[in-house]
Amino acid sequence: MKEKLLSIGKMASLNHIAVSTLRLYDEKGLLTPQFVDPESGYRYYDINQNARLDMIIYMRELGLSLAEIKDILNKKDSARIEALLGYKVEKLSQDINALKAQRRAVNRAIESLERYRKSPRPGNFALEYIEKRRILAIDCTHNFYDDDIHSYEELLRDLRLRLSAEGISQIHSYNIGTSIKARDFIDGKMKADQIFLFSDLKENTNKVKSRLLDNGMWACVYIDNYDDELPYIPLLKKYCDDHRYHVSGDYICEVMTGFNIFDDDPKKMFLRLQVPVTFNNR
Amino acid sequence: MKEKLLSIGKMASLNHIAVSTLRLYDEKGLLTPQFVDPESGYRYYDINQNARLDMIIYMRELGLSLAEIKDILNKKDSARIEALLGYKVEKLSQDINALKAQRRAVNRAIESLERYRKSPRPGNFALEYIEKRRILAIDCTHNFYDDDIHSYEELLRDLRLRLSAEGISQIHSYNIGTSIKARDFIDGKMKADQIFLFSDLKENTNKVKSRLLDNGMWACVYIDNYDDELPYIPLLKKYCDDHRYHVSGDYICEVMTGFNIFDDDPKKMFLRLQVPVTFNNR
DNA sequence: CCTTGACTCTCATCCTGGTTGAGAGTTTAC
DNA sequence: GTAAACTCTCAACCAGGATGAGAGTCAAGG
Repeated sequence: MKEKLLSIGKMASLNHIAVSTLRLYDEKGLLTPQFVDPESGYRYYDINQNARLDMIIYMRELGLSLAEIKDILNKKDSARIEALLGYKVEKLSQDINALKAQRRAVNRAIESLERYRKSPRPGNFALEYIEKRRILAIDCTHNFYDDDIHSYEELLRDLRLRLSAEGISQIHSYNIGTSIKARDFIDGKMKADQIFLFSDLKENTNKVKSRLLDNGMWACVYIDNYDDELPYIPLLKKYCDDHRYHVSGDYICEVMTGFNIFDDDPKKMFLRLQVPVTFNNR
Repeated sequence: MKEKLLSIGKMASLNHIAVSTLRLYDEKGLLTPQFVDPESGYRYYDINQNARLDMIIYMRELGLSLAEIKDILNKKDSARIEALLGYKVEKLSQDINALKAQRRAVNRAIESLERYRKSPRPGNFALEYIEKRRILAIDCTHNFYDDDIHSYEELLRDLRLRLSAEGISQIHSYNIGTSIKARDFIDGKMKADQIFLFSDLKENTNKVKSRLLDNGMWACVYIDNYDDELPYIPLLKKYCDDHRYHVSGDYICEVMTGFNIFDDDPKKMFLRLQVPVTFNNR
C-alpha cells in the first residue's frame, strides 16, 4: 500500500501550525516524520500522522508542557494520565487564584493613585468620617521617632518578614501605618506603639495581631514628607484642642501612597496623620 | 554627610532577593549602585536606594515586566501609570478567563477518560436515556462513507476551520459526532448528513448551525474502530427492529474519546452509534 | 532541458526573568 | 598572614517557539 506523504509545509498548513513548530516537535521526539530523505534531509509525514499531531495540539491546549506530552505519548497509561490531569487542574486553580490576587493588588494600586490625586494638598487639616478598618500589627521593638528614617524602615522590614513568614504574600500592596497610644499623644509623648498594615485578613499569632479600628470622626492632616510627622503631631493636637474635639483613641500615621513613584527620596511619602475624636456638646 | 553603603550581598539579604537579581537590575538600568569601585568592580548601594528597590519589587508583584517598570521609573507620569495599570487589569482578566477555559477543558478531558473507563465493552447494544444535548453542525459537503477515513478527516478539518473562524478556540476539547437523516437510516442508505461538535454555545451563522438533540431513549452500540461503523449501522437497525423500537430521529455517530492516546492508528477510536427510539405499547 | 519561484534545510539568535556554575579576584575577620 | 566569605565577569540554561541568514532542493511552465 502506497502511503501518501506530506511535505513539512503541507503538514503545517493542514494543521494550522508553523513549520518551525513541526521541526521543534521532530527535534524533541514528539513527532518524527515517517520518512526523511537521506540526501536532502527533507521531512515527509504520513497522512496518518495527523492523528498524533492532533493529539499533541490538543494536549498543548490543555496546558501540558511538551515534556509532559511526550511522557503521555510514550507510556500510554490511562491511570497515570488521569492523575496528571488531576494535578493539572489543581495547578490551574492555583494559578487562577494567584492571578486574581494580582488583579486585586493592581486595582488597589489604581485606587491608591486616584486617592492621592483627589486628596487635599499637604498641610490641610480636616475632620473626616472614616469607616471601620482592620489592621495587622506588631509591637514596635524600638521608638523610631528617636532615630532617623532607617530605623523606621528596619521596623517595616521586620513587619514584612513576619507577615511573609505567616504566608501573606504581596505585602507591598497593602497600606502601612504606625500608631501612638492615645495617652501618649495627649501628653505630647512621641512614643511609637505599633506598626501595621491595613488588611481584612484575620491572622492572629503571638507576634502579629489583628485589630479593628472603630468607625467615626477623625481629626486628620495631610503631609508629604516623613520628616514633617514629628512637628505636625503637636499641631494636630492643637487643632483638636482649638475646636474642642476630645481625643478618643490612638493616634495613627497612615501611609497613603502604596504606589510611590514620585521620588527616590525615601522621605517623600504621602501621609495622613489622624486621631479619632468625639464631641462634648452632646 | 557620610552615606552608609551596602555591599550587594547585604542589599540582597535585606530585601530577600538574590544577588544575581540585583546584578540583573543594574545591567537593565533599573537600579544602578550608588558607587562602583573602579578597581574591583564591586557594587555598593546607598541605604536610601532601598526605597527604589522596594518599588521595583512591588511593581513586579503587580505583574509588570522589567521593561514596564523601567518605563514607569523613568518618566514618572501619574496619568500614564494609571493607564498602564488599567490596561494591566484588563489583561489579567483575560488571562484569568483563558485559564478558566483551560481548566474546563482539562476537566472535560478527565470526564472523557472516566467515561471511557466505565463504558460497556465494544459490540454491546444498550437502550440508554440521554439528556438534551446541543450541537454545532455544518452540512457534509461529501459523503465520507463512500471514501476512506481521510475523507472524514477532511470534513473534520473543515468544521474546525469554520469554528475557529467564528472565534471558538479549544475546539479539540469538545466531542465530535456525525449524523444520518432518520429516513436514510431506516432505508439503509448510508448518506452522511452533518458533522458537528457537542457544545452549549449558541453560535448561528449561515454555515455553522446550533441545534438541540431531544432527550429520551436511544438505542446504542459501542465500537472501537472507525471501520466498524459501516457494518454496525444495519446491526443497530436490526436491534431496533427485533425489539420493536420505533426510530424517531436522526442517527448519530458520537466520538467518545476526546482524549485518544491509545494508538497512533487514526482508525482506533471509541464510538457510540445511537438512534433515538420511541415505543408502540403506550 | 532549463529557469524560476516556492520550499526546505541547518544553524544561530532572541524573547522573559532570572538561576546556576566556572574560574578568578577581593574583602573581612580572626 | 591566612582562610573563609564575598564578589566579579562571562556563559549557558529553562520553555516554546519566532525570526532570519545563507544554502540547497523540488516542481511547474516554457
